[in-house]
Amino acid sequence: MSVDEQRRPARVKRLPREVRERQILDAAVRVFSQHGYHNASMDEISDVAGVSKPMIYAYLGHKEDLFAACIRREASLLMDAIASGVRAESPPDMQLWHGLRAFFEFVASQRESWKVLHRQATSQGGPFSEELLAMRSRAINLVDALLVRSATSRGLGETATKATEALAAALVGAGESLADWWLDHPDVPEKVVASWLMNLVWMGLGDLVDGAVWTPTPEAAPE
Amino acid sequence: MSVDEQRRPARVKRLPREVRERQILDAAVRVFSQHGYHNASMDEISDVAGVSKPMIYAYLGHKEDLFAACIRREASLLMDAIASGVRAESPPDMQLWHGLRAFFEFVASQRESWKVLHRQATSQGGPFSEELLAMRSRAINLVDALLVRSATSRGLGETATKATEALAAALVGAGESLADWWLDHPDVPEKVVASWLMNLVWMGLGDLVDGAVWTPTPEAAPE
DNA sequence: CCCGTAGCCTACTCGCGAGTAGGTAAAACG
DNA sequence: CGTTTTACCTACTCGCGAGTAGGCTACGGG
Repeated sequence: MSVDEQRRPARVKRLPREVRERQILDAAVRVFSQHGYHNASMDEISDVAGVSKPMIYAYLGHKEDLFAACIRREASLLMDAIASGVRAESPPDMQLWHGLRAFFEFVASQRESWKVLHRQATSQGGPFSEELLAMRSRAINLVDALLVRSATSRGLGETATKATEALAAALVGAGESLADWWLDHPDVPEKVVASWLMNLVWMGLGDLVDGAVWTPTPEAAPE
Repeated sequence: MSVDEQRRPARVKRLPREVRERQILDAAVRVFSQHGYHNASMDEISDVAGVSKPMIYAYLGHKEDLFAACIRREASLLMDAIASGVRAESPPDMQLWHGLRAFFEFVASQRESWKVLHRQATSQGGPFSEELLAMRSRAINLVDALLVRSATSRGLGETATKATEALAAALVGAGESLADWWLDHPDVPEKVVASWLMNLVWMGLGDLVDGAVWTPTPEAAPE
């Protein structure tokens, strides 16, 4: 084989635009998750994607647009994963349990995705922080609605909106923090981590230090 | 008064180095909290501090060093505030309660400080993320030790280290997330927000949706 | 087979901001 | 009062990386 043929071709094989966009997004998620928005370079994303920078600009726009597209895609995947895990007709503790399970399963299998979504969660300004806030608001609203339904179905007057919203924000924060902790302790099984969080937020520490434990109620379909 | 005298003097009044350092740090905390590390400029910090850039470089070092110094100072203030609120001889629920109170009081009174500490919590690399991680680890260890003491004082075998450490991480995350929520809802009294978090993590949602509520035990010194 | 379209590239510009060269001068000391 | 020390400044350099000018060519359709 001649020297010329041994080199990477000067041009890559042509692909339909949507296929190439997906490849670029895959590369961008990887680089943004490793380095964060500011420290990631368009040159590096280009290298990882295997296309030139003008291609990226033509298809996905400027760096901010590219990052927003990443957030949008990964947030959608996460919300889909959670929504597919929860059944509306289950008791509230089991709904929360399944939501947490789906969340931690997503974190385990989509670590880069999670890093992009969460690492930039408190980043300053720009369209991507709005995307992240929107995603987080959806998560908080999901939990808020669950708490309100739980409280009203037990015959209690509707709890103040702010209280359940605040509790939902705290719960989402606990989940995020525990997910980060878990990435540093991957030896702990996913179900165990989800169970710890469930026990904390459902049972509470008061009951936990007394030795009481929450466990999932058996369901018809074994897991 | 002539035009020249109306202008800001070309040189500011000389001050001892330590006084000037404090002024520079105050300015830096403000600018970093508003814009984040990358979007904050040394020019803007210089403007806010009222000294030239060479002064900042001479006293605090490069941008990263300056930011690390900010984190170190604000983290120390936060940990001092929490440590001063907690009494080791109190029952564990009251220790946690006082720690949360001190934390939210700090957030309320030092909003810029909190933003610098928390906004950059997931930033990529560099000395400042190590400072933040160290601070966060101290907070997690504080809660972890409380949980371990609680469990062992109730006659239970020492809970697995990982479980309490994971729960502590979740609790710290819940506190951070709730603090951010509260900055957007400043009309809610500090004591109420602390009480909501206390109820979530001590009582648990299971008891809360049943209408049970945790309240602080009365103490000798009224608050 | 030729032409047009869309996928794709290299080499380069330009603006931004961290950081510094080269100096001034206020204040303290002898 | 002169000298020294330390606080302080303006004007500037330089590197980096986002983004683009100007073009090539693979492939499909007529």
